[in-house]
Amino acid sequence: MLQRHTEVTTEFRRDECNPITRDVLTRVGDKWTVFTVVVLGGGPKRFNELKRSIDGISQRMLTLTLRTLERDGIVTRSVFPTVPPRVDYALTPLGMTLLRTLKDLHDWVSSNADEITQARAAFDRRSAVQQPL
Amino acid sequence: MLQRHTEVTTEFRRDECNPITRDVLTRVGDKWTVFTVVVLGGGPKRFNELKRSIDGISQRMLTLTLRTLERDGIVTRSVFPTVPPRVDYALTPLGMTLLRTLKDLHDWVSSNADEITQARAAFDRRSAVQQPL
DNA sequence: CAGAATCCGTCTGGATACTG
DNA sequence: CAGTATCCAGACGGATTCTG
Repeated sequence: MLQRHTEVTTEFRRDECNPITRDVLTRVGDKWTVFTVVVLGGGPKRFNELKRSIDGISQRMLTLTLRTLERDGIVTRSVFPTVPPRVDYALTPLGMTLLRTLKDLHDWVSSNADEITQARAAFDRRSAVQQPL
Repeated sequence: MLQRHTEVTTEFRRDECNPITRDVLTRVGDKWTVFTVVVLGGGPKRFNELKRSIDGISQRMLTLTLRTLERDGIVTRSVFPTVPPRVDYALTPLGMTLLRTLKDLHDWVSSNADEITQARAAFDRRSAVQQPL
């Protein structure tokens, strides 16, 4: 039957979707951020190593993503004054804790991508019947 | 079976950041998606209930977010032909599994928003010293 | 190698007005 | 109540070129 457990249930607290939370969530949930952090979860990497590991990312986006992550205290940037220059990126302790969460998210997506693709096809089929041109 | 064993050494498998995964991740990690799914984790909600619960979301974005989630098989949309109309949104079983992950992400952000804010301030201070106009 | 800088089309998303 | 439709500024992000 209709279980109408009146909305006395845990009401979502408004102060948990404040501007700061929203902003951080926007960056942290970003697709390139997820890939970057997950890849860095395998250990420190150099710039071009990361670029090769993250399929489809442009140099510009990798730079911007890394810069933002560094600013947010999630990755460190270590420059070795050699020739040619070498720059290592690694997760901070804070980044390590984020890794766990993002790895879960990434795994969920990987595991359910097919089901979602099928759901989309089914939805589009239903819509197509409703609106024949 | 077409198992490509090239570059087995790489910890991160390339086919795990394929276009589909990337696409799903882009949507699922979206800030409004996270808030919407987390709020729906508290039970079915009506359109305006959701709108009131998600601070700062516009009607347009709520509509688009819900439509996408419905298409992806993550939420259901139940229309009650009453006057005035009533539409309930709820998580599907697939949505329930996503909820766990997104709740973690949301909680991580809530817990670490302050630390990140401070990291940003520190980073900006360091940068400011380097570039005095 | 690791980027910075620039150009520029695409997409995002808020505001507003209208509807069944 | 629960949307749809339209407008439009600004952010996103790829491609390309240049540098220490």
